[in-house]
Amino acid sequence: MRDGDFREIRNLPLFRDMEDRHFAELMRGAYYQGFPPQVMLIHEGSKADFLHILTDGVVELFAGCKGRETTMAFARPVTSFVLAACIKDMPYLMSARTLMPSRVVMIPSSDLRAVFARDAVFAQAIVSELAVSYRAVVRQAKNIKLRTAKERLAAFLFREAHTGEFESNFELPYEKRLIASYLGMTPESLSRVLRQLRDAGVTAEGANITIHDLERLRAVATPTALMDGLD
Amino acid sequence: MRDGDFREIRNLPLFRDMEDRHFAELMRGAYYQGFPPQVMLIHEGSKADFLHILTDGVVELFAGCKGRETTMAFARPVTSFVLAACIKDMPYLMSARTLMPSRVVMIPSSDLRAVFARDAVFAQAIVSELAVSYRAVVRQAKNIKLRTAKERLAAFLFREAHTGEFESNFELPYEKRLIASYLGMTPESLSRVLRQLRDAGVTAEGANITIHDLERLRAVATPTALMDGLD
DNA sequence: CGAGCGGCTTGACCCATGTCAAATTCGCAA
DNA sequence: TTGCGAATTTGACATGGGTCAAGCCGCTCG
Repeated sequence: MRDGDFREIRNLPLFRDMEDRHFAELMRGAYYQGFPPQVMLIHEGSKADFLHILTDGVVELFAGCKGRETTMAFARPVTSFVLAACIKDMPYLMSARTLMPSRVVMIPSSDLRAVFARDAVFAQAIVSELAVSYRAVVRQAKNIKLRTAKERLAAFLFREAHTGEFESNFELPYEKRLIASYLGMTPESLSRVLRQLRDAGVTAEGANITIHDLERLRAVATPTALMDGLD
Repeated sequence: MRDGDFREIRNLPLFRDMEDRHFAELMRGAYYQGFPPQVMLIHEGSKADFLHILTDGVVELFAGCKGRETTMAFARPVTSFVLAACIKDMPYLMSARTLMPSRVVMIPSSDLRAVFARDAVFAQAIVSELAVSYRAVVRQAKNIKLRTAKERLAAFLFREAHTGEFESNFELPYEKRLIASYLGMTPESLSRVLRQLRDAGVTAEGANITIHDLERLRAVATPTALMDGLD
């Protein structure tokens, strides 16, 4: 593992405050690997052997059942994922695959649990991480149950436009078919709903989105901190 | 607070292993109250002032937006709820109301955070609790996104029948309209879908459900550990 | 530069669910 | 037991969104 990566990970909220020797212990057993796109990193249902930390690229978290498949979340650097499964030593609930060339640190979950049991500060950081993840999933569940497809897309675009400062013009960060799946609709529906949003002041040219009238979009999306807040 | 309740709470996984004086500290500031049915305990969006622990009764966790409303979960004794919000000191994401006469221990979240910061064992218990909650919500999100209304109901009945030993005859634990909302459908749909399940070997008389052919129900629900598992 | 493979869009159609309204049943209190 | 209000069921109907199929666009790779 290169030194720069090391520091980047060390600075994650999850690891920032833990003891040096404990961090070293985690890194000692860790693997650091690069992957091309479309590589399965995790199969849902398998034992949670590794905590994954994405340092570069993009990873899709998804789940399937009886031929159907839906994307549950996207992971962007620098983030850990599948923490809950690792801590509880239970099977992964979601699968993961790279969407772009990606680099991933893989920490054996047995090491994770061992250090977690001894390092109180680390345990606190894990609490924080889990609480945030929990709230994110609750928000997503609320989204799906309370909003229509049109509202979900509008809210999604509203959020994307507010990455950092508000940008009225931006590129969709993922393929539309994946965004559609994430938002709980088909690609065809996404296409049609996006079209409908024209009279909410949104135009799309390929992956390029322009928001001409933020207030009209807001009126459709009615974003709320409780469903869209970033915490 | 009576002694019996004290012990009951003390035996929760969340508190079982923490230090006596820390537990005492939590209980010192706690309120213990009984409520009639239909009382709002928590309004989503408000500050997370108290960790709630249900010792008797039933509580509905629900969320609303623009006139719509959906039930997110049911809490049964003995359980804590809204832990994530309390730990992160962020607004509640869900509202809560009693469905039956209920008794609730309310621990000021500031006390919770104070003890959490000092008691490593408590922090570990919180991790465990959060991880389990997280996985529960993920499972629910998968349910809603991957299954049809009919499958969701079938899986729900399948799970209810497996509370403890398998029971082919049991009572629905909540009003149908709430189950419908929990499963992401209208009461009318629930009624019709339940009717459809007759040829999967399920009959209903009021709240009383009888499963005549478990295998046929299983075929409709296709329950999986990853979506229905209890962990 | 051209072929071919995805991904995206569009149209036509359909189906699962939602909506609205009217019985009907249930739970409970007088 | 009776009677009321709420919950549930049922029917008729509407519609959001899915499905299927065709065409288009924009890549990449030979």
